[in-house]
Amino acid sequence: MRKLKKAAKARGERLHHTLAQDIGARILRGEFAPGSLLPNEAEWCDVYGVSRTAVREAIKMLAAKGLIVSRPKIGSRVRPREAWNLLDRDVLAWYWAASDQHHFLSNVQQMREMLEPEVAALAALNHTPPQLAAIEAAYVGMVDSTNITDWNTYDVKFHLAILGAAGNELLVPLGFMIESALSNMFEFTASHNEDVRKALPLHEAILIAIRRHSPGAARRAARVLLEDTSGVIGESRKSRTIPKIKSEIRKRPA
Amino acid sequence: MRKLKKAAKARGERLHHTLAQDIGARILRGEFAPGSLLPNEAEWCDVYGVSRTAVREAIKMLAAKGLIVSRPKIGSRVRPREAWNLLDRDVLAWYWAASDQHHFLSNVQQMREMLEPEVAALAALNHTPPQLAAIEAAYVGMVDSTNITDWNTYDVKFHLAILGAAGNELLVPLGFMIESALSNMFEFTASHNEDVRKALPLHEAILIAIRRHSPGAARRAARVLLEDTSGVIGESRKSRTIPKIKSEIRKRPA
DNA sequence: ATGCCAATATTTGTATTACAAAATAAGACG
DNA sequence: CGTCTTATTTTGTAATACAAATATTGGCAT
Repeated sequence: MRKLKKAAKARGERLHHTLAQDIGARILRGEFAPGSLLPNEAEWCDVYGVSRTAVREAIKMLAAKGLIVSRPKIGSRVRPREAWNLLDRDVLAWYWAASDQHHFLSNVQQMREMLEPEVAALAALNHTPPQLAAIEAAYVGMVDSTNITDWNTYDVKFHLAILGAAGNELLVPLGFMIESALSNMFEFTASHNEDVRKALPLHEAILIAIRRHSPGAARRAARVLLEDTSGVIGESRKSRTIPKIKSEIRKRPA
Repeated sequence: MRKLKKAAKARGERLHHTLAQDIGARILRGEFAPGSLLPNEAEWCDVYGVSRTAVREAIKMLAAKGLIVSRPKIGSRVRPREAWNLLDRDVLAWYWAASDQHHFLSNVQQMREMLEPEVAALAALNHTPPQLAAIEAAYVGMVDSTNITDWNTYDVKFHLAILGAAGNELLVPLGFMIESALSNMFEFTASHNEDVRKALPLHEAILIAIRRHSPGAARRAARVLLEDTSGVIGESRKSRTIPKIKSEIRKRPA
């Protein structure tokens, strides 16, 4: 495992960061079960061939993400899964790498179905001019994109811009989840460029509704778009399906 | 500031943890604006009278939560607010302490309105026997509670149990938000014990719907309950529109 | 003056050593 | 058998030294 030092250098990463990445991924992979003890610091030093300083800083980062807790004479113990900060950028990446990807995408899609229609509605109500401009810029980027990679980039920007325009800061961290889902979903749909562009008017509908301050229309448009991408997930694999959420139209005084 | 060491000892906390708490809270308080540079490690050592080891480990924790990023020769820079992991337990607590509390509760309530009805519906579909038992136990706790503090404890348990029964691990981290909101809302409602118990049948309705595997009924019951608690928050204003976030950054005299 | 390049200085990153503090485990003693 | 004391193990904190990264400075050539 001594090549970890070289790996860090090659990627331009710091050593403690690389260590945290590796140990964190191993925890998410189930290599160290919740409740169990990790090797002590000395052992990590030995295994990776690094100083205790680097190990300790890595451990502190994992503790900050809720994965482990350290106590003198005991060691570092893996915390129960409920304590894990799954919406943390890194933890989410490790989770994605370790879990059944179809299942992961289903879960993300479920959350998107809860959040995005209401987020779009809020954006329609609360957006400021610069925020609207950001959404429009992202949309233009999607229109102008020639390859699917560009399209995906602007697709993510589009959704994040709407999230920002909703005016609820607590929503923003969920953007990492959406970002991750969209960029990963890209692999499932990599083949058909045509089918993807078909979704363009669906995005436009959201944009128009937001621009017109029409929360109801924005909510409906967001639902339609989700309906579309939900199909992409569904057809990708066998029907070990998680039951889908029925979308009852919800009344809300505008 | 040297008494920080004693403060840590008094609370049984570790020094690096206490440091992270203090610096993190100061960042959320706006004492160090996004994009600005923090004092370098040597200065922290001087200010708090601690070793560089402790300072660095604290900084690594804050970096892990997305608050700052460190680079050689530059120092540690506060990241833009979008990068902050607001749903992290600690960050959320600092945010709560620093922000307008009424505004904070409004944002949380907004998210609860997006999530909880669908979560209840999912729980109705997916719950396992032990998960249902947990929900029922929490409900019984609410029934049996004599004082409002106990009631609040079981109220939190009730909602977290439903969250767990929904079968979507990504939802679990949001439990901290709900937990925080409910226990803080307790202060707003501390006076009327009677009014609180009035919400008991509303909780029961959710429980029954879940037990009967009726997602639609569960969703509706959850909405009714939210409607009720929403009134508690909005006591001081009539408008149902949610105000936008004002990012007023309070500077502190050096 | 302008632009490129090398030397420099500053800050974080890593290593090493030493000791303190916490908390379990073991052992002495009533 | 239980209780107190003592060991022992592991993390926590400190101090020091040096490596690595990189913005800044100054020099040089154009």
